[in-house]
Amino acid sequence: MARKRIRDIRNEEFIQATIATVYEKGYSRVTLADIARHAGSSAASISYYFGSKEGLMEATMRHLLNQLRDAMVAGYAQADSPHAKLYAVMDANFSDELYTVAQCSIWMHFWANAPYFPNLARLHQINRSRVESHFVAEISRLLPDDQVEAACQTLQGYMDGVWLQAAQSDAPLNAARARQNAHRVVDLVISNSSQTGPVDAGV
Amino acid sequence: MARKRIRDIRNEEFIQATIATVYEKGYSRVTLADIARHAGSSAASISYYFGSKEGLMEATMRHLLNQLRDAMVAGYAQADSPHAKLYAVMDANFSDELYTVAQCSIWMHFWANAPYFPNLARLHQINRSRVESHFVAEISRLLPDDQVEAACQTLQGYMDGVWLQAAQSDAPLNAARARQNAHRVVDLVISNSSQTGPVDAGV
DNA sequence: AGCAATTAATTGAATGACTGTTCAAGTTTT
DNA sequence: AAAACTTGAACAGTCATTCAATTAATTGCT
Repeated sequence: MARKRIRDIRNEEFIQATIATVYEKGYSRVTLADIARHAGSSAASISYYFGSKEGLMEATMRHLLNQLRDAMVAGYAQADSPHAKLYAVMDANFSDELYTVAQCSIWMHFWANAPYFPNLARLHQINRSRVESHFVAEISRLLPDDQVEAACQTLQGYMDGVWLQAAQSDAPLNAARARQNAHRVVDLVISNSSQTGPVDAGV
Repeated sequence: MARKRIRDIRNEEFIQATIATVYEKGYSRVTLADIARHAGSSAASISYYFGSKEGLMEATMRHLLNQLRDAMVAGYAQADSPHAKLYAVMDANFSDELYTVAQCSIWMHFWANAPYFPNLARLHQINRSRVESHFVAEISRLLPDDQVEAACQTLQGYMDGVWLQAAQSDAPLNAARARQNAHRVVDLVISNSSQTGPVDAGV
C-alpha cells in the first residue's frame, strides 16, 4: 500500500501538471520538459512513471473521463425523476471542478486527438455512449418517440458546444450560471411535450 | 494578373492538401513533408509560398472561415422570414461541401489550436460573433426576450456539437439528414413560442 | 514573332534546433 | 541492504527552414 502511495501521488501531480501545461501551450506544442517544469520535476521522471509521452497523455485523458463519469453517476443516482436526472447530467458537466477554462481546453485537445489513438478513441466512445443512453432513457419518458433523437442530440450538442466556447474564453467561467442556463435548455427542450399532451398517458 | 494566377492555384492546392493531411495525421503530428506528398510537391515549396508551417496553417484556417462565412451569408440573404433564416444558417453549416468528416475534423483541430495564434483567435471570434448576432436577431422575433439567450446558445451549441461528433465518425456523413435534423431542432426550439402566445402581439 | 534577359518556381541536400527516451550515477525511502 | 526514486547528460531521430542550383515562365526589345 505504502509502496503504491508515492506512485499514485506522483501520477496525480503529473496529470495535473499536464492539464495545466496543455492548456498553456496547446497539445501540439507541449513538451515533457514543459510539463516537468510545471510539476517541479524532470522529463526523465515522467518517462519513469508513464513510460512515454503518449502514456502520460492517455493517463491524463483516462483521468478526465473517470472524473466526468463519476460526477455524472453520482448526480444521476440521487435524482429521482426523469426531469431531475437530466438536470443532474447537466450539473455534472458544469460542476465547479469540471467547468473551468483549462479543463474545457484540454477536453478540446483530446477530442481533436483521440481519433489517432485507438484506445483513447475507444474510451471516448464508451463515455459518449453512456451519456447518450442516459439521455435517451430519460427523454423517452418525456417526449414522443419521434422527437427523442432530436432532443437528445440537442442536449448533447449543447453540452459540447458550451465547453467548446468555454475553451476559448479568456475570462474565468461562471459554473453556477452555466448550470442555470443548462436547466433552461432542458426545460426548453422537454417543455415541448405539453404540445402533444402527456406522453405517459399515451399508448 | 497572370503572375498571380499560378500563386493562387498553388495556394489552393496546398490548402486542400493541408485539410486532407491534417485529417489523416492530426494537427499535432502532421509534417510539411506529409502535406507536400499529398500535394505532389516538396516541403521546400510550401516554405516558399507560405513562409512557414504556421503561415500555411493560418492560411488554411482563413480559408475555412471564409468558406463558412460565404455559405452562411449566401443562404441568409435568400431567406425571407426569421424561421427561414434560421434554417439557412443551419443549411450552410450542414451543406454538402462543409459537412464532411475531414472538414469537421480540421475544424476541431483549429478550434483547439486557435487560442495559441492571436490573429486566428481574433478571426475565430469575429466569425462566432457574426453567427450569434444573426441568431439573436431572428430568435428575438420568435421568442420572448427571456428565452432568447438560451435558445440562441442551444442552436449554436447544437451546430458545434454535431460537428464535434462528425469529426469522430469513421463512416461518411449524410449532410441531407443532418440538415433535416437541424431543422427539427430549430422547430423544437422556436415552437416553444406557441406556449406563451404570439410574441409579436405582446408589449 | 522571335529572341535574349529577367523573374518566378522548384527541389535535393545541408543545416541547426528541438525533443522523447535511455542510462548511469547518485539520493531517498523502506 | 535493498528497492524505489530522481535527474543531468548523452543519444538518436525528426523536422522546419535555408540555400544553391536548375528549370520554367514572362517580359521587353527589335
